[in-house]
Amino acid sequence: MEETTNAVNESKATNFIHEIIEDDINNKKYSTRINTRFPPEPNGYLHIGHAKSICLNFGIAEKYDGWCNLRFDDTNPSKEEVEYVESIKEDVHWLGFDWGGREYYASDYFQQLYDWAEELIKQGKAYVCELTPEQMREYRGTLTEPGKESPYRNRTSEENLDLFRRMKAGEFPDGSKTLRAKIDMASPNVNFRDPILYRIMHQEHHRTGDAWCIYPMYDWAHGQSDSIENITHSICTLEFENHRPLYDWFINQLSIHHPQQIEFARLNLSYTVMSKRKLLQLVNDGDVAGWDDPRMPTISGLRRRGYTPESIRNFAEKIGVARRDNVIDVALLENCIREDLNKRALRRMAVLQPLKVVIDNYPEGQIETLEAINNPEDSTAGTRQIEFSRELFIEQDDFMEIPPAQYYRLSVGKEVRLRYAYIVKCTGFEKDENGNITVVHCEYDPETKSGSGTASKKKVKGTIHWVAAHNAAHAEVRLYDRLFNVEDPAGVKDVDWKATINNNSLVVLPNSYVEPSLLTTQPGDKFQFERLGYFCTDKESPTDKPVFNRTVTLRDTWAKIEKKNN
RNA sequence: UGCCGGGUCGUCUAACGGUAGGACAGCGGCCUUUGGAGCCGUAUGCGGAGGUUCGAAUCCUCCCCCGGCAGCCA
Repeated sequence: MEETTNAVNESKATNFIHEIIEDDINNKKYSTRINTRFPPEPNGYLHIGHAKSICLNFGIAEKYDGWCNLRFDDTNPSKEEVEYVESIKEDVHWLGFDWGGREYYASDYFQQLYDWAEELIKQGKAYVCELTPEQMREYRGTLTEPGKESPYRNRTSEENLDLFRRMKAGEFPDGSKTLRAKIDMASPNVNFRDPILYRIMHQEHHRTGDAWCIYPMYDWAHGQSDSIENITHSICTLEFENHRPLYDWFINQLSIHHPQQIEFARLNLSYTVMSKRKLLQLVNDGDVAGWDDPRMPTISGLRRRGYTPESIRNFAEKIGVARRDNVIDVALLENCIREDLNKRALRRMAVLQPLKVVIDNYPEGQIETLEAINNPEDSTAGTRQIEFSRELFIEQDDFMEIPPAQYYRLSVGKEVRLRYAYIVKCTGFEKDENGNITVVHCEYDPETKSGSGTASKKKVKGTIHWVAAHNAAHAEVRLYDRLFNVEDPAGVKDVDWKATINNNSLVVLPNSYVEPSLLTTQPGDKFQFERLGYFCTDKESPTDKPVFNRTVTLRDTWAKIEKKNN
């Protein structure tokens, strides 16, 4: 590896890990560049918690002119699949990071790890054990009592070497033997109570095929993999803190490069679950439509929901990195995507739950073309033409037969502005036999056309959105809400976490209307539907009738007023 | 009750012995042809008790509370 000079960038450290690294750089602790790595196990899809780690590790490489490797910790073939490898690579790239071809696998190091295991055996520091799993548990002791030594602990190196080689050769059935480090069965750190290094698994591996029937345990593989890759700072979550002394012990026995492990607190998000086991269960049980269901906290789910990589990276920046347990309010995530989309998303009008409006004094058959602003936050986004006519659709919510105070929308006798068009006054409405309002009648004031200059003569408190009936496009809109009803589904006592699932987390509106310009939308396109929220075109949206996913609502002051009044 | 780690506004996060600050959430207001956006203002916090010091969130002692660890998972 070539010599490089690490330099502390102008930007100051923003968390305790940056501080450690800057100290190391200033003290010239390493002659090489700063090397980090993101080490997922390919046994599921990445989630927002991984995004925190990805941003941290790749962010450090960017900040300090270092490298961040992508390494798959694929030491357990019974749980790992190529599908997951592919999804992980896609998600890391989508977030905007690149591992520069340094795509590594723990399985690349199987031979080296095996050789090191033989070395440990020769040193008399590892032995082949034949305890059953049940016996193993008994012998391990408890958190407060020491364990006891395995009867197989004092075999000779020659015998251990022979047995271990025969394990590798496939002479023994699954689970019949293990290779264990010989350390200290009385250690207060249970990780030192002769940890298992290898187990027998006659299981095909997604990369090595049937080349191996013994597989290294994570603890035996992880630290040495970091060492092989010359990782300077091995950043992981808090639960591995107790393992660090063990990794150090292995590294010392083998006299190899010693990466510095630094632990941080994993991300928890309110109103969701984050463990891969639980996410897999939601997928397998059909509670969601898949790993990329827009309600999932997975990166692919957020992507399908309409989140941008920038918003997620900004989120990772805002939540910070520390060692105390934390639960981030999902409102912060939502704020990040609103902030991003407010600046970038084109505005369009969509009526989710249509109610017909007839403007009785507007000439039948007449069509006017109006100019609408694409994004008031971005003058370069320009304008578009929209058509106005006698019959239109408005939102059912924007008319009330008996309006409460502070309701600025339509009711009989009241006036509102139709966005980009005229001020209209409600003159009446029709109901069907079930009492449902079917049509609202209005009269418009021709003097109030938007942008006409005369518009300013009259002021109304409310402006509502609409879609002209003559050229409205049909659309399906999917309204997503939080997947769980409680802040910490996994933490509620005496209640199965699945019982806290929000049954209204998805509401499908199959009969919405949108501006005809939206007919040409492509999957992933993002819009603000005025007054409603941000939406994106679903990845499986058909071309004749688009499907839009609601990413997040707009901040809704009216909803707040309503809530307060109730 | 063994070992390791952690406690700063409601939620996150700063402070590195020298005025406890920022963000989100909340509340109040301004503005507005999106009840959006934006702008202004505002309340709320160092787990507790001692000690060291001119001065402590920061250093020391004791206590309290919370998290992790007993897979042939990672």
